Amino acid sequence: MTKSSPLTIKDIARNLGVSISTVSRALKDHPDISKDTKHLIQAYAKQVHYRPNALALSLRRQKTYTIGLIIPTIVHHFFSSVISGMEDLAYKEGYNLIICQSNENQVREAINLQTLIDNRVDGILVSLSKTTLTYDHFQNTLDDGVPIVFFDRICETIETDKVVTDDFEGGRLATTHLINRGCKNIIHLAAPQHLLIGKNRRDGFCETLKSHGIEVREDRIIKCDTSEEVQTLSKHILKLAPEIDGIFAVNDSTAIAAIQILQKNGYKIPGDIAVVGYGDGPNATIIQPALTTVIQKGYEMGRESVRLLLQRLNNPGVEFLSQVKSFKPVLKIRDSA
Amino acid sequence: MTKSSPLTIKDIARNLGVSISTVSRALKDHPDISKDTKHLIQAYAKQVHYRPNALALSLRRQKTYTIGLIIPTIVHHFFSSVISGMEDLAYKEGYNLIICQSNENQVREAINLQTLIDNRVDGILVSLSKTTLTYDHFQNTLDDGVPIVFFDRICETIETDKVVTDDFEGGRLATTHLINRGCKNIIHLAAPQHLLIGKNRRDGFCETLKSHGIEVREDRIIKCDTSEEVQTLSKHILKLAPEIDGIFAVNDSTAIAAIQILQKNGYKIPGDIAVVGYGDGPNATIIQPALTTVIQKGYEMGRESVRLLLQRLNNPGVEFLSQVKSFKPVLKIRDSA
DNA sequence: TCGATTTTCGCATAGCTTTACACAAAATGA
DNA sequence: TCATTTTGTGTAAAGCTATGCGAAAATCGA
Repeated sequence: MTKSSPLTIKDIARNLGVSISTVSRALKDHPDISKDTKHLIQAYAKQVHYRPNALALSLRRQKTYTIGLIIPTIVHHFFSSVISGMEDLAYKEGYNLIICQSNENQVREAINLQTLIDNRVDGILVSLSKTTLTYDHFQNTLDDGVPIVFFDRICETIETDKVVTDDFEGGRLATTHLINRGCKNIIHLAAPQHLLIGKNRRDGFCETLKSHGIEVREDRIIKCDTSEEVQTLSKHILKLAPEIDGIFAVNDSTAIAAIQILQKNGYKIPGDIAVVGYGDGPNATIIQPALTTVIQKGYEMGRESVRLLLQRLNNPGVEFLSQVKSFKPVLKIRDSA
Repeated sequence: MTKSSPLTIKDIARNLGVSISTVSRALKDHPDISKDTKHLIQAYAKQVHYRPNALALSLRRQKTYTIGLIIPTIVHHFFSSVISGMEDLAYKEGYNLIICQSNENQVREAINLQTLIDNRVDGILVSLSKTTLTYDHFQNTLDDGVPIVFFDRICETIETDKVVTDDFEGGRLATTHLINRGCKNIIHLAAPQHLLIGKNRRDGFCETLKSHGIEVREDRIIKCDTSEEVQTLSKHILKLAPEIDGIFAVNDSTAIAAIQILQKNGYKIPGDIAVVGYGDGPNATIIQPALTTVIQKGYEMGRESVRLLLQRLNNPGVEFLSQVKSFKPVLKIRDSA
């Protein structure tokens, strides 16, 4: 019921009959303060559970020990894992994380960015929303001296640190596996092509087909990267189904949705059609047959993103070259292909 | 390359040759300022992209427009959904959300709480970690006048707003369904009993057995609430398997893990053993047979939690009675039971 | 022309902390 | 005993914004 606003060094100073600065110094063990006063003040502060006001500290120090995160969505296992990796390292290094969801919406993303800047975060981690087509706002904040690290869905044209999976290689691994299995008519369920991850996975797919002497047919590359979209496009997919023997899906959930639709319509997986996903979330081992998929190390990517950011934050003034950390994907072979 | 620290009203004042307070008032359309000066200042501020410093604002106003969230983990679909619900409403009402994961660790939870308080969040949303056994820190912050809303994993002994699923009813629904299906030997894979959700679901289970004249056997209630724990306890579960015909699992992932272990050992689901889960995440429709489960409305619960909190934040000084908002669970019948 | 009113704006303070600088008292040295 | 150093503490400004109050300027009326 006290409902008292939290007490400040000012209160302590008044109650103890010393000056504010003496309290401040005593609490941080400054050598100027005599042992007696120090003990007195520290003991009292402890007794009344004094805690410094982080807002005032940040304002004073011009540093918040806070990192901003802009992420398309939280409800995906990959992104959740990324966040966990980020939070663990940030926490260990004394930083807090402010998480903003863009919900795949460019406008919201821009607002999130502004909010983070208004709150003077020390640095920003970004994975682009699907609808983001311009990048000026990011370039501007970078120019203003706020470090940004892009991860997973990165921006090619901006010069800064980036953390990615080698998605071209991932596409290659998946496609090679399908071809080695004997697939000759493979479709690719692709992400939007302005997303670099979409483009790279697709390029890995196409190049691998070519290098195996298989014709790349545009009608076998379908923009379809959510399970909802699989529902919408189910007729189209089923129309193609009779003439194909393999699917490379840009993520696990589309792969799984495709498997379910195909199975419901009498196709055997992998007998009739082999399916490879991307991501290796927990769903991959729940679907029957267990999903062959490309492993994407979300947790590690999150940690690495924070590591790169902290490297800059902890060495202010030092000029770093932009780094691109690329995680090598690994194909996890299960039963679906 | 400017790397200039963001500019302040002070800078504007200097550049325009007016006082700081004039700038401040002009920017917020205060009637004291003449039209001319107002236009001049507003135009200039716009031109140089002036944005007020949120830290200074918060310090001045003694209000941050920020809500703290302490959540056990983010990587679970239910919790991710809760967060989305919270964020959408908070965002709409002009509040920001700071998300902290306790990782099911009481110590971390307490630290998170302290961090949020240090940063002077206006209110706090909490779902308890599994290892939390004492609640003093929450009571203290409540006494200090910081509103708290508990959701899902609530604390019974603290008088404040709470948002829950009626878990007793959920347990009853699941168990009734199994009994109606003809199950007579049902085991319950339970959450820790100091968690109210664990206790309530179990009580719903036990009461329903009793009311149907079925003996409640302690050896058929197993503390097991993660898929990892199912692995660990698989021998034990398989030993019980021959004599049971139903399982009520405290959440979907344990239900699914149990199904997979049983199927691998030759049991037919639901033929030999019927299984009911809890939560209705996306996994529920991926497993074969599709999981019968209790629907838990994460998104709505998140929204409601924020709504209750905002009700207090937006009416400072007004005394509210503590509310407990209980969502009625619904049984989603699919194929596993 | 002068006093009264109104308009327009600045000073100072508050919100909380840190820290350079100044100052006083005590201790040391000659 | 006086000058000098050491020791301990306080004052004030800075970091950024908002605002009560007071002051200057402009307007108006007589």
